[in-house]
Amino acid sequence: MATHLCTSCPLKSPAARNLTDEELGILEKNSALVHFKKGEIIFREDALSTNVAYLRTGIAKIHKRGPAADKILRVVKAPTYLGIPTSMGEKINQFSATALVETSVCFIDTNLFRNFIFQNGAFAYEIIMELCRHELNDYQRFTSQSQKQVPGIVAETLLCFSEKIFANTRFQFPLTRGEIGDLVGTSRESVSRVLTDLAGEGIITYDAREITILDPERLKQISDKG
Amino acid sequence: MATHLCTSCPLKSPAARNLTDEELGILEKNSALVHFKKGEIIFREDALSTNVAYLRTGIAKIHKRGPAADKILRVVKAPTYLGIPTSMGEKINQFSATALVETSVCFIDTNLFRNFIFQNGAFAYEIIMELCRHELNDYQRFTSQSQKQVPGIVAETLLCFSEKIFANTRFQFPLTRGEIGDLVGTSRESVSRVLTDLAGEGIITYDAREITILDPERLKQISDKG
DNA sequence: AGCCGGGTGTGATTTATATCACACCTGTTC
DNA sequence: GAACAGGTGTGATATAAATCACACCCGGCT
Repeated sequence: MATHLCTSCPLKSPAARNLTDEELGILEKNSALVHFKKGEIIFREDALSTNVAYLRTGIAKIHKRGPAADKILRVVKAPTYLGIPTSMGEKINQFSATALVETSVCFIDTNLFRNFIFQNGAFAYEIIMELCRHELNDYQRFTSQSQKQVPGIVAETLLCFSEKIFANTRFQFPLTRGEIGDLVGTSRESVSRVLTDLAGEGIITYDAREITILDPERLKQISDKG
Repeated sequence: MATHLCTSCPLKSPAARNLTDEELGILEKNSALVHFKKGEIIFREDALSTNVAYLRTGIAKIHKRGPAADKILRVVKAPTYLGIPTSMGEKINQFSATALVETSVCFIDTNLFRNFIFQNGAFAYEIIMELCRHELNDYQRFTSQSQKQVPGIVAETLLCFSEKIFANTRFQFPLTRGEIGDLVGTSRESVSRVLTDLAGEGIITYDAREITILDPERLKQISDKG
């Protein structure tokens, strides 16, 4: 277990900021800070879950085996919890999490995490708020995904990464074309085609993973129109 | 406001069972029990939310306007909370809830609900567990939906209603063909065709809304195969 | 160097499903 | 009882996107 100090950690979760010094001391003794390289699995579907994972730095994907391929359920950036439903709800993990870039994660004993919820209302409240935000985001995305056609969803996804994750019109896209397909529910080839079309229209430019959004307005139009 | 007694209510939520008599007394004064007929809206997307809704009896759909049509996000049966994310997370509702059968709902003041989370760890814990269960269910469904083709998802949906909601192989389906389409992300006509095909193969029979599953095994096969 | 695997772009073809069009049936309303 | 609205089944057609097929590029490896 890496030596680490929860008490003075500047990257505490909003929930953990509500813990008392005593509670933070206990947390420190019952958690582990682990680093992951790009592509490494943080926790795996079907494995026994004994910890809640807190993504302290970096970006990760949450994904699940589907009948045909992997489905990417969410792409998240720190700070966020990764596995509350999978750790609290079931004995075995219902989905996997994989680092998309260099990442650091705190693993917290599930029983301790549960104790904090019972003991500390402000902690519990923050956890609930995070779960609620995720649900609203998911519903938004899944509604779009089931009704828009491919150019629309890809446009929405590009905008979402640009705005929510990178806060920049130029960024290193952390997913391959195939993974974008797994995320939005389409094929690798279709993603490729949409991207070249968008570049052809002068709405974006890209060089492999490096994407620049030139015309956010028109990208938004394509996203809205479906 | 209907006269009602939370303290002695036999249909309290698992979370509310953890409230003290004093808390239940406060709940009683700050909540309202309302009955809805089939088709009536329980709360509406874009409206200001000031209450958390608890579905006490009945079945409801949770749905959201999409770019093309309504998307049905979940169909739930009592007992369950309906609008935690939409009430807690945002000032205005991000989705609607509509009664699918005769239904009774308790509306609880959001501030009071928040206080209970802060005050009562066991209450908060149950709320978290409910949110987690929903997330796992949703992920399962959305994974299937984005990878299976229409016969597969319809089969999965029939099985799900039969097992999870009605616990019976014969039941009154609470959705129209068009709504099934909105739920699984397909068109009214495609749902119709799948249903007649399934009936043709002797896997189900139906008369309008009344559905009987004759061969759950083969239905499961179709669901799994996609 | 040569080879490999993983990721990519793009044309040709196929296919599932949406869409359009229509008929029918039911309960409700005037 | 006629007219109507909402829900339904089903054929014909159109179409978006999957699939198949190939060539390309790049970084690591022996």
